[in-house]
Amino acid sequence: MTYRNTKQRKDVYDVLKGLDRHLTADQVMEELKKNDRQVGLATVYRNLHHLHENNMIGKVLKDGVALYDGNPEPHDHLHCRMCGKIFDVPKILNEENIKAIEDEKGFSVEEYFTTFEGVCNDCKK
Amino acid sequence: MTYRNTKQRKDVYDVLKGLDRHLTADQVMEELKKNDRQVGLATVYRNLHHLHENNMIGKVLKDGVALYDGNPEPHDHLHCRMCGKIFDVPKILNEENIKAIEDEKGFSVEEYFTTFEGVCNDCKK
DNA sequence: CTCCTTAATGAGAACTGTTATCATTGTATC
DNA sequence: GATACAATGATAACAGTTCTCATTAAGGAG
Repeated sequence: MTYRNTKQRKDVYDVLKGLDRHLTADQVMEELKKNDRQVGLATVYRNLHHLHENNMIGKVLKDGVALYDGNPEPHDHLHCRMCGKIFDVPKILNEENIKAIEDEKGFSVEEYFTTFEGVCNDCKK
Repeated sequence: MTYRNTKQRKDVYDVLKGLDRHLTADQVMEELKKNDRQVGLATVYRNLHHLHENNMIGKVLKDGVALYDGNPEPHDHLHCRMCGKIFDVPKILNEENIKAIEDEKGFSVEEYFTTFEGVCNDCKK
């Protein structure tokens, strides 16, 4: 037995699974309070870390601040500079792109991330 | 007249131009001391920000920490998880890739960044 | 069901990287 | 050389995150 399924961990996980957004640790705290779940800040951080480590949730860094989402599948991100929202998009690079880098540089790629910065459709209106 | 060419700014700039590495603000400080240049920490931060803002130097975020390099041209990064080094590589995505995203999502791309995480050639030996 | 080990928690202190404050300095223009 | 104000240095403040440590409670063993 290694991990324990605590109600706090489940509460944190449920928040992310229940929302289709990218949340900071603070925003997860807010949601927990909104749902009358009492979880300490350190515990929220610990569980976000734990869940991400175990591929249960996704994580992005925006300006050095961690954002978590309920989708652990690899995907790219569009970041709107007007409204700050982050949109998920399918990975744009494929196996061949990666193989090219690996062959050319002798670098073993384990993961790769692409982020697009710009203005989303809504904000252009 | 808007900006002034101070010796501190030049010192910070020269450090980055003189080294082919990605440095944190602290590492820039170290280099300055090594070269007997006296520049305050806040000034280092201000100048790194200023130089980047004016496209004089490049900037990457690694785990939320800013790294600066002397090359302001857009390029992608390989990050070795063994030695921590960051290697520059040419942008892998091209105009067509970007246009596809823009057309499909109605998102105007201003900048885009790709980072490859893995193990570099040296560390595999 | 009770006992026991230890993973996990809560509260707050500590830490890290960065930015803000503010009096002082020095660069560039007149 | 006088002047204006951008830039500096020292330090306080800040934000996000991690650490500490005493306490709690999962969940496996008996």
